[in-house]
Amino acid sequence: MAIQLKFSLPEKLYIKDPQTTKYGNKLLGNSVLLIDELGFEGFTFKKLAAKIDSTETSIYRYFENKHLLLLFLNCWYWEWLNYLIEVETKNLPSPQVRLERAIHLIVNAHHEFTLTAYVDEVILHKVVVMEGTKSYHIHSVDNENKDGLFVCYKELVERVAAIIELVQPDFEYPRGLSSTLFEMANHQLYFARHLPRLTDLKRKDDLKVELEKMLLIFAKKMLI
Amino acid sequence: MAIQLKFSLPEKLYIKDPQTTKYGNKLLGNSVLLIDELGFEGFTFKKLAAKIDSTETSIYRYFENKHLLLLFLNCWYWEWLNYLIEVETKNLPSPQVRLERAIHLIVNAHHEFTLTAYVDEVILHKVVVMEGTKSYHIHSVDNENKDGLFVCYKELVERVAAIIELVQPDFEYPRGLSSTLFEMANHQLYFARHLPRLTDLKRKDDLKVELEKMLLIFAKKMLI
DNA sequence: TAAAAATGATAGCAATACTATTATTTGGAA
DNA sequence: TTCCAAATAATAGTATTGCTATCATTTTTA
Repeated sequence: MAIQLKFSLPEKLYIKDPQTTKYGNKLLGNSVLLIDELGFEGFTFKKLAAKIDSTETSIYRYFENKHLLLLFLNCWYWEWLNYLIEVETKNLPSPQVRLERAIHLIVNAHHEFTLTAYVDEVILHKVVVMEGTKSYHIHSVDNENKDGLFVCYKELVERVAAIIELVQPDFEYPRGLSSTLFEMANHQLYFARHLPRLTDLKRKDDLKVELEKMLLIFAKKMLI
Repeated sequence: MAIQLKFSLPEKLYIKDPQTTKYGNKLLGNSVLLIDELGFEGFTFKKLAAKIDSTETSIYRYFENKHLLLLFLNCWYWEWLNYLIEVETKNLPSPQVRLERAIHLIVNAHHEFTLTAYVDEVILHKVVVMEGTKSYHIHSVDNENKDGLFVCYKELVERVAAIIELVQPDFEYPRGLSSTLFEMANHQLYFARHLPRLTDLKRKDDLKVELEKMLLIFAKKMLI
């Protein structure tokens, strides 16, 4: 039996925590599938309700609106990745190796680890790459930030920034490099898939290998 | 009398080119203001119509929907920046200096140059930073890409990639570095303004100076 | 086994994202 | 100058979205 991970996500993200109920699990799993299928703009609670044989009303008992659901999915992903980076880098010998491992996980975690029984992490990753930035590019950022809705991403970025600081204590931009690695991982992948002239990565089987190599080179050169 | 720039933007972006009419100019200028004020999600053609004392119907004669209007604004900004980088780097002595100038323009163009008489370029830049990624993170990317709607961004990225290749001909990731510089410029600025734990840049008067310095260091280190 | 909690069913409403039709204005060419 | 064509306005209408409210039913759990 697999371990079920339940994350403590910011309370204001949801009305009722979907991780705690069967219905909630179904809601989450299917929302990932449906957002992937329709795109976030085409996705509605009504369509999700139809997909899980339920009603809009019931979904509104979990989330105030679809934006917060998207942010929930992102936070979830960030928490999971943060947890993985923590346990997977803990006992590694040097900061350099830990950074390498972290970069490997940023690119590959969704293929190598399981989040839960009810969410397809490969598709969740697709959604994060495709729709992720929309979860924090919103008019109400400042208010939502006050409510702590972005701590998950901050902590994730800070975890890798901490490793970067160990690699090179006098480096001026540990957070900037860390957030850039996360953003690059998503954008370069997105570009390779959809707007290939914006990247040098080629869309083939080993795209992930190439991406990891690219991020590694960027990080290494920055920390020379 | 200032020179009025009119750009050739992809035809499928609009139904009728708003650059060619007085009404269109008013539409563009006010859409920038209103998107900045309400955020892209809160922005509607009805509200824009009210603001310019017109009707929804009239706006729909220029743009199929608000997504294409946002993309138009981005394309416009990209074309303008591309043009500026071209003329401003043309006669510079070395590739290094040209790259430095390009980075300076990515960060500062909107404060130093004028786009047109009817658009506030500082606010346009705010909109690009805040809402820009939404214009190419859409379910219909592949179709829109076929229609050539993203050429402006591609050409802009390629212009800087070409300079990068001159600086270091055997560098593996000219496009990747170029697109990353553009994306970083926006994201790090956005983070400094709204999610400061994600960056090392401090929110103060000389934020732009700091950002330029950061991008310069990144680029330099990559091309050692 | 009764109370409480969760979900479903139904209804409704204001706003959004359009389209269609018919006036009216306005800018240019004859 | 006037008349034509193009552009814009006015009005109306429709399906969908993004909710909220109420009440009935099912499921949990104490």
